[in-house]
Amino acid sequence: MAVKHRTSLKDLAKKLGVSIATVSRALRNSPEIGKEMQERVKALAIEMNYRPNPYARGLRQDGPKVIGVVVPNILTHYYAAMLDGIEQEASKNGYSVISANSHEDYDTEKRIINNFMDLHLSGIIACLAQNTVDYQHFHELRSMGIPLVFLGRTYLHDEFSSVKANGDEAARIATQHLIDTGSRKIAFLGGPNNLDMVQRRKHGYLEALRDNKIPIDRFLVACDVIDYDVARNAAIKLLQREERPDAILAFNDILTFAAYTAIKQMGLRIPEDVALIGFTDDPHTQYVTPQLSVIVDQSEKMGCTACNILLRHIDGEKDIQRVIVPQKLVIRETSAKNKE
Amino acid sequence: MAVKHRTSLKDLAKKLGVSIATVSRALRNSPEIGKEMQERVKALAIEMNYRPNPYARGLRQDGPKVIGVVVPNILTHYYAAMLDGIEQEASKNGYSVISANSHEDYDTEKRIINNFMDLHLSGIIACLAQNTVDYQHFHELRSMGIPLVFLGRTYLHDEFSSVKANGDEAARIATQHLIDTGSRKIAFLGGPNNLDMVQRRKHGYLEALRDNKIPIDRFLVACDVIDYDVARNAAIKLLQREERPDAILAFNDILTFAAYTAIKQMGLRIPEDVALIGFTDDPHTQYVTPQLSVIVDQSEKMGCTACNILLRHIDGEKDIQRVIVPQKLVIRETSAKNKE
DNA sequence: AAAAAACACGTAAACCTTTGCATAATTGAA
DNA sequence: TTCAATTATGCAAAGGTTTACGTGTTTTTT
Repeated sequence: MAVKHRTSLKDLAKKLGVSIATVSRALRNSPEIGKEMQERVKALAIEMNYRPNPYARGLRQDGPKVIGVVVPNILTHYYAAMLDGIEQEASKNGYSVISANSHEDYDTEKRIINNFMDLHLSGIIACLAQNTVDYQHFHELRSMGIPLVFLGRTYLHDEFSSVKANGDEAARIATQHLIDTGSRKIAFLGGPNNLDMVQRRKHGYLEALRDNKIPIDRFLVACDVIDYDVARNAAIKLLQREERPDAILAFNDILTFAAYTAIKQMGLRIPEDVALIGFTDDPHTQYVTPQLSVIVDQSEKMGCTACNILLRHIDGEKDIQRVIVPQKLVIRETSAKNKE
Repeated sequence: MAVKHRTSLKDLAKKLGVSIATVSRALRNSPEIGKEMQERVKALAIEMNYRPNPYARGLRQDGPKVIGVVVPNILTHYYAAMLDGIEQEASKNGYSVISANSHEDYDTEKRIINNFMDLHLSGIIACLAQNTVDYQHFHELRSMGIPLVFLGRTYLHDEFSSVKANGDEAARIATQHLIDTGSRKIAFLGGPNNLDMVQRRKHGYLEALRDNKIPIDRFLVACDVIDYDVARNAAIKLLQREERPDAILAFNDILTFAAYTAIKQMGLRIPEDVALIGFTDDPHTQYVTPQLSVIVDQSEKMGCTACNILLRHIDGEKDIQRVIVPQKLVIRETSAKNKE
């Protein structure tokens, strides 16, 4: 309440005894204004801490440059790094970032997108919540002419640009590596099937098994929700089976550490009893003993790239872009039973 | 460019053959408007996906409710959790959060605050960069009438509200615990001295030593910058000394894992050779073996609290508040040489 | 010295919404 | 039927900036 009056052009004009137009032009370095006048205006503007009212300006022309970002959580390194990448790229181009966390919840995500529309943001980068299966809110976005780029978890590939990882290939390579180093009964600790990423990684995993003529055991594909406790329990259940898996491929940061903890908790050795590879670029994977073998996403770079594409859309680019950012298998200590 | 025309009140009015005022009032449920007209207007508004222009509205009355947050990094759990807390509390009250990362750099921080001023945000929550020693930008904030709350790393206690942890007391207790369980040569792996938090924690550490009549060895106070590599090297150097410390107290997430890695890298046992306690609420501390003993901040709660105070300031509250959120010592496996 | 050009600044409209006041139409009361 | 009260809607100003256009003054050109 009681918003303090902020100094306006009118205030400056009155104090200087000139017109508002003159002040405006002087501040924008218009050549029509005399040099001496420019100096006087600018000096007073600094003295009175004048800042153009973004609302008034937004009315006439482009408003403040702000892009919105929705992520399903912010505590895992993957999203934090993406956000970091986005923010760096944005600020380099004079944009601010307004971020919101859907907490993996569709309704929240929808509310956030609606809020973004109300704010008339310049553009939006979205990483879907795991239970999002309806996309109406994104269509509305388009009808308002607000550009959108999907990041990581993507959808509606024909209508919006996207940046994601080549999940299937990396999963195939990781699984192959597990096989090459002595694992046979490899479990996949996944996430909800409606996520494009889950499907792709699972596909790569299955492909590698088939390539090696390893029969597929559907009980080895477990956990359909991204949640630490759920995943840990799923992993424990897997490891308690008669036919205990001798390796686990885990879908993301959260599931990787859940699996890691579960294995240790059961008193099993890594990788001798159970090998483990996770999809994650969390640096903590290096701090644990044994150090985790991982498939790393270049999440910060993905964020940069998504932001870049978005900025181009904001500038009028209509063509849809689909960028695949490569992942890399980093072999450390949890994957190889045999030294190759 | 080429910003698509968004539907305005005028568009709706023209289509309905009524005045703009009528449309405006109908949408705001003014009792002056006939029921039938209200229905028609609302129906069309939805059909044409009308969203009030926030800039136009912001001119007349309160603009969009947005608060800004600066943090020195976003990749450590501590800040991510704070941000999460802030965002939850803000959105609960109809505010959006615009976040920016100073990357522990004063100039960036200053630029961010300036940008926030340009955006005429409703309020700001700031967590200082480690090398910030000048506070001019915050004073300007006040001269514009934009409320500010310091979070975690605080300053200017007489002019702005703040939320932080009781660093000295927790440090004292942690140090005492190390002493009680058999450590004598306890090192403090700190951060830059200009940070209030560093001073307080160091003070608690020194106090505990004095209480126990343990002579203070100034070489045991090391590392004056918050950076993983720098800290790891500092820790290694400490551990290579003739008089090797038998315990380390680490200032935050980053330094804790740096110390942890350094100790392991030197082939020393934790806690038998070197005990370790860190200030951090990162859940990864539980996933490592041995599990880290830590002093946990309630960072999410701190974020909530800071946001709450800020909202009250935005609503006109003038009184300055200084909130201390308690920390807690969680004893796990890296601290006790002797079982107590 | 007169006409043309350059310069320095002012006027006013436009952007979109909200809202006090005015107006027109309808109803109820006398 | 007439006047007052009620209801439904329109008019226009305000909020801060930007900018096309206009005006008055000075300088340059011939």
